[in-house]
Amino acid sequence: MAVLIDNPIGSPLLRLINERRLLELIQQLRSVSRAGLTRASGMTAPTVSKAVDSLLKRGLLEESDPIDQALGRPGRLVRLASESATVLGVVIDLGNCCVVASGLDGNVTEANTERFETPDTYASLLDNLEAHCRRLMAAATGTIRGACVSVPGVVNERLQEIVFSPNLHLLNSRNPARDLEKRLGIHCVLLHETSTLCLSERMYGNAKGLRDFAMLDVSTGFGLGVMSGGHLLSGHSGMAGELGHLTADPNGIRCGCGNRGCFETLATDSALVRLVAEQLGRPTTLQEVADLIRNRSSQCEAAVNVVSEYLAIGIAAVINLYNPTSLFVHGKLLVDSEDRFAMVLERVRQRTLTPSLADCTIVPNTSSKRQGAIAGIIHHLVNTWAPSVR
Amino acid sequence: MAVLIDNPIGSPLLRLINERRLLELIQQLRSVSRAGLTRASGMTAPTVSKAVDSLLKRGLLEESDPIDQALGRPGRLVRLASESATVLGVVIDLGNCCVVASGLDGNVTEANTERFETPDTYASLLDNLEAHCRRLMAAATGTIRGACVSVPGVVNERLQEIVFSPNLHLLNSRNPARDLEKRLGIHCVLLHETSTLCLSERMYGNAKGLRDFAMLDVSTGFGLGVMSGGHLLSGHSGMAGELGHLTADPNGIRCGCGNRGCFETLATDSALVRLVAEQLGRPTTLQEVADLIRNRSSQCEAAVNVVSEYLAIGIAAVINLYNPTSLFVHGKLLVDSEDRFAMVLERVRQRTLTPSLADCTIVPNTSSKRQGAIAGIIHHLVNTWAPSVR
DNA sequence: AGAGCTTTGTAAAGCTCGGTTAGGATAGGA
DNA sequence: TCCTATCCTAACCGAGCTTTACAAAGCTCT
Repeated sequence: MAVLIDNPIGSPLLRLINERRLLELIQQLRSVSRAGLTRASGMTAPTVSKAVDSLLKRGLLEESDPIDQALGRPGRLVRLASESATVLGVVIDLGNCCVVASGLDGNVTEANTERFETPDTYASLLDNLEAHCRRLMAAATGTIRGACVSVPGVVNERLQEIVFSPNLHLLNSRNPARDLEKRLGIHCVLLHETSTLCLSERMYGNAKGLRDFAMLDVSTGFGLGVMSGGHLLSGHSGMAGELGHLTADPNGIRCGCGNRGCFETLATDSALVRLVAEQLGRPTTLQEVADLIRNRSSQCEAAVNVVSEYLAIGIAAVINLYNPTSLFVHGKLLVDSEDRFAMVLERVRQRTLTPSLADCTIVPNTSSKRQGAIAGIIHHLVNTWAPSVR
Repeated sequence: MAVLIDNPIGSPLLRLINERRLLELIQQLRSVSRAGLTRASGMTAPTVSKAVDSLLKRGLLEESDPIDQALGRPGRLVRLASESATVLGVVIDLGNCCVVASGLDGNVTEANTERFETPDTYASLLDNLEAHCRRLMAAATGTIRGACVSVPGVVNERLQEIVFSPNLHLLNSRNPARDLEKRLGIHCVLLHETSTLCLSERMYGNAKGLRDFAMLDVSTGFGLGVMSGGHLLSGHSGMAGELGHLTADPNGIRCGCGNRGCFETLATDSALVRLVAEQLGRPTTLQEVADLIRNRSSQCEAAVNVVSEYLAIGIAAVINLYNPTSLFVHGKLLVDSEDRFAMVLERVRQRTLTPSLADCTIVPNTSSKRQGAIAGIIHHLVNTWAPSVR
């Protein structure tokens, strides 16, 4: 009868919970005085004061310039540590990888970003990542608190392992976070790229304060990240949201996962390129297809219709399945142009339960994976440090 | 910049959190002494003692018979209040409705159940529900703490409204929980039946302690309830999990929701009956189809294959989408018989990502909706009373 | 320059809660 | 009767939040 619970709850935990709440508030308010936090959090002034002191001592906050004009005594502003603490974001992707360093404020700049071409072997990838990370770590002003590795494919976040990555085979069964952790001696966490994009959108983007939203990437693969009830939907192993390998056409072509007719083979930019290539009878490129579509070539009309239909079904599925308040869709061919996306949305309207659709605003969107990786490590640090109450 | 938070956190909240944890433990351990709770919870003995006293005073617990044989002083057992508190469960369903009264222990018996045929009009339904509820309330030994109404269809749990119910049209746009609340003067909450089944399975069934599992009902409709991270997956309006109206065949027949080729029209017992009827060229019944299948009649082989295929796709979808550790499937024709279900599972194996499937055990299952409704109200009471830490 | 106003931040006392310690209560067995 | 094992709680302590009170810091007006 072992129903043991891990963390007995005492007063110290209460403090942690409150400090975490303050951290999350400061994340939203950027730079704020103790008095401002008092108003925003509903806690009392002394509580806030002591908690802020504690957070300052822990190096999670910094004093910032008290440029404040108003009546009364000017407040001493605090912000998330941007100089005294540093986190790394690692993005492994098709074609290019990048590594970025930032403070806890998540301020990502080109100056703090290093890019390189994705190598052919995993060993070489690791070497590159290590080298670039070390350079950024050497240049960092603050202590390194950890890194997040953002990858495409199917990711087992519980085991911290990439199950398989149809477009980036060198990642199959690999564990870059643990490998980097060994090499660099800092905490590393592996997250699916759509998970990181969700976190980023919630911390820094258009999903601030939203508790239920989703992020759909239909460029090369068909990736989905879902934030539900203010928490990342993970399932038992962090593989929840694998819509890409759901059967859309039982008789469709074979997918990299072994199944037939997966959304990934029917509703992405890559799928559209493949269909147009079949129509043309020769290989083609995303750029060429984009041009053909822009010129309203009849050679791709059928393909556009097919992919639009399946994309609409996919979007409808997300809305019906997760009932989000916002859905961010990230893609090129069918999402970038306003009228083509409107066409897709028209089909979505026919495929979605009205009430779920009424809840939901669909936004074409491109957020940065760099920013996502940073959001990922910050989320991980906060989450493992203190629980939240719900 | 109003980022106000509802409940400031102080010492009283800490107490609530701990009392809630104890409540949930007692729910699992049925009848347990303070010392047993101390061991199971990790809290200290005095803390447990004080919390139990508080719960006793609030009427959420009762002393129970100290039948305990062991070394040392026998403990004084406590259990969830079964005599001093009463909750009602209301199940509205196709054909029959029932109302059941129970203590907080969730002990559902035939003696405390009242059944009646589902009337033709909503007004008559309400009258019936009110009458039966009043009878049970009059007979109840404890104070009434609330009721949960369990319904099929698409339910907006945020607005507490049934959006539409394809098989029970009299519920469309209705709000039986609020209506009953007005008539009976007790707290009522409306939940989708699969939500209640999830809760029931977690509290009393085979999902005790599981944090990620799902409940799929493929009898008349195609209903899904998901428990993710220990919380019911709700989305913004509690409509998450609406797999039933997801497009499985873009050219399929029209569904009650207006869309074409929904799972609900392809992967349920009702769908199988419809297909067999088409094959026979005349109307038929579930019973007749069951007999035909048992006799391995060739007249339904094709239909069984089609529905099995779509059911497999649906099950695969649930596993890929929510990555549960267990999936409970509730149905008649394809689930009840071991070999037919094995056939479906074989197809699921071909449709599911291996790692997600490896995480998941699929269990054919029939849990009681009565028990679900009781679980629903108890969950609601606990949940609105005290938060949990995560 | 100084009084007055306004807002900020914190020190001190008090309350609540969980933890610690210690001791009484209740059973069976020697 | 005494001992052992276990259960339960009273009394006190420390952590953390709240209330109260007050000092600090800037602005405006005289």
